Amino acid sequence: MPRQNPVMDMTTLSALAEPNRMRIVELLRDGPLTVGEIADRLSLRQPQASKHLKMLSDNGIVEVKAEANRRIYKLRPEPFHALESWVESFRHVMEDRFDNLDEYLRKLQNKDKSEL
Amino acid sequence: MPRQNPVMDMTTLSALAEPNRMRIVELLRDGPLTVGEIADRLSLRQPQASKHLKMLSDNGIVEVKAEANRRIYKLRPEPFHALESWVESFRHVMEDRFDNLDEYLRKLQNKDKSEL
DNA sequence: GGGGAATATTCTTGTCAAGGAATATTATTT
DNA sequence: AAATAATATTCCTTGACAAGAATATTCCCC
Repeated sequence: MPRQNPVMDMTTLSALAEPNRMRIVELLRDGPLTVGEIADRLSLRQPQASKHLKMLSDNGIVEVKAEANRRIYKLRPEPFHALESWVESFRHVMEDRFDNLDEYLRKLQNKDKSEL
Repeated sequence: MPRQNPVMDMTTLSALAEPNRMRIVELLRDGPLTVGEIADRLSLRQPQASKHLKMLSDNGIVEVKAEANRRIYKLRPEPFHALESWVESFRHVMEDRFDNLDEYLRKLQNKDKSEL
């Protein structure tokens, strides 16, 4: 039974594809932090930090724990697992062997399209 | 000598964070294809396919080989390597052990900020 | 319970990028 | 060298979204 190739969740990627959110994620890699800490260390205004964190949270990239006045944000493992298996499905690309599949497909394309 | 954590290239991610481009990349996972083939299989109009491919090409995700009239696009290994090591740097997150770093940092944050 | 700290939300504005349509370019075939 | 096929480019419009500024909310402490 052939395992079908993983399809990457778009929301995860678009959440990461914003410079400040990426910085937040890379900052949280070293451990959980409060909103204030994050804003401070990245020189963000508090509202923008909150907004980015909300988006990261909505997309399951981070989770919050309320601690009195503060909210402590930390990374969730799932999206990274997903990303890992997605990248893994490109192993053959990384190892640069399309074998002769390349040539093979090229020939195929030169044939009459009518049978596709 | 501590290896610093990898920083993900933003251009790679934003190139991937667009649904149709992601579909193209996942299609090319199975091997190189011409523009026409890509447009056909994904039900894209040819100009949009070309435009997305140009962006993927500008960001080093694909490379082109001219073959007479056709252009054959295929994935480049580098961005996937980069993505792989980036994800790898979140190993500890994936394995869900922030150990007691969590608690530790929490206490740290409750201290006076003046010394930070 | 009032003041202040930490965080969230709302509204507005400007920018950027994707799609559509049309057209330009390059190569091929007769 | 025309006609056609494959691909690239340009222009325009529209929608999404990030930043800024202001304000709302929640919680703690005296």
